[in-house]
Amino acid sequence: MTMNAISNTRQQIIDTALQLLMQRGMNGFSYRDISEPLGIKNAAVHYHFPSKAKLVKSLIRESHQALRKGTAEFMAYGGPARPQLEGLFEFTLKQCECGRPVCVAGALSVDFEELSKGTKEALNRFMMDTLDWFTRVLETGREQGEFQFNGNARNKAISIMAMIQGARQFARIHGHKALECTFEQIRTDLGIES
Amino acid sequence: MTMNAISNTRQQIIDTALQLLMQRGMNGFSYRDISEPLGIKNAAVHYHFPSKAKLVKSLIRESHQALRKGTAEFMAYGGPARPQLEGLFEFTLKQCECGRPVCVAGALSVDFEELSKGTKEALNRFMMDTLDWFTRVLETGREQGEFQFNGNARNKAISIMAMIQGARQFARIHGHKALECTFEQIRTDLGIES
DNA sequence: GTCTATACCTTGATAGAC
DNA sequence: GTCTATCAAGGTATAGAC
Repeated sequence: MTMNAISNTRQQIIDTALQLLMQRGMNGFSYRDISEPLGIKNAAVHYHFPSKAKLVKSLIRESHQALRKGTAEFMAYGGPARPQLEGLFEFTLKQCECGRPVCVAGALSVDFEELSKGTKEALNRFMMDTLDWFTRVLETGREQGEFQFNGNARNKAISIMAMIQGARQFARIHGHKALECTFEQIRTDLGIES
Repeated sequence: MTMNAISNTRQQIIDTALQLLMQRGMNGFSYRDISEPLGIKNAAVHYHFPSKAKLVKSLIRESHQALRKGTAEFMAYGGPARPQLEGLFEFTLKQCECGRPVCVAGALSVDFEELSKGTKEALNRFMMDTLDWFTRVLETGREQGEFQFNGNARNKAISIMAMIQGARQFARIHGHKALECTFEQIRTDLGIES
């Protein structure tokens, strides 16, 4: 009824839907799956997000903003690189533990062809922003002697981000050990003593 | 009508369904999507695969057998390691080019919670077999001086397989350059001159 | 083995009352 | 903003004829 109530429901819908998207993929949940745990009806969800396509686009935007916030605080640009890498590992582990086994990009890559052009672009921008941040972490780390690796930092960033995304999916199938093994291997590949 | 016709339709269903699974995920295609391009009706598909759950399980089995065949011939155990690594890269590229953007494990990891216990186990065995083969390639390569890397070969195998799986999804969103960058990075990390 | 026909369910979405 | 009621469409699956 008040502004708070409005934003509150909207935010709860986003939170629930994001969880469902990461757990089951875009075609694995319905408006009913969102509304039921919130104690509302599916028509109420349609009020806030008229179509599922718009809802998914909002979920990408939400994840993107969360990343910007994360890189601005917890994973601040410009600081020492090693804690930022470890922060990324911790973030990933925490996501998996709180019921978000795969990331948004991983989930949506499966449904990619169904997405509208604008949604595809939003997803691509989200990925590019993540890569920009992580490329910088790697460059800084190498300059400051925290990391050792050969070759182009961008390639290395792509390969490590891909590795983490793939590892989350491995972990879902084969257990969380796959995640820890992967983190350990990334450290080894960067010449970090563990 | 004849034995050949029977096996033929069954195999065509498997081929079509496998393609659809890799393109759209488990909830992204229907029996109609399978039957239509084959010029049959959806009831005919149900004759060969009574339920979708059983169909998916057969698709995992199919992929698993294809891998065994691949590792027995093209990627033979025991030979030099470098060509086997390059064979894996070529295989991955070819899959992406022929409309199989993500791998079966990548697609199904999103729908993992929906799967029956037996199907989950089949998927896990498929993954373990792949890892066993690739671990051996890496070990052999290191012993023979073809590859250089630190740490446990199993961890390295997990991390590289995860990297390739993740890279396929990146490539779908951001273009095939992500795949090539990743392969290049894997070579660099293994101390291979490119 | 494949067909037609159909039962039954869930889904995304809309209209209109409150 | 949320509800009830309803819709058309599409999904899985089955029965029985051929």
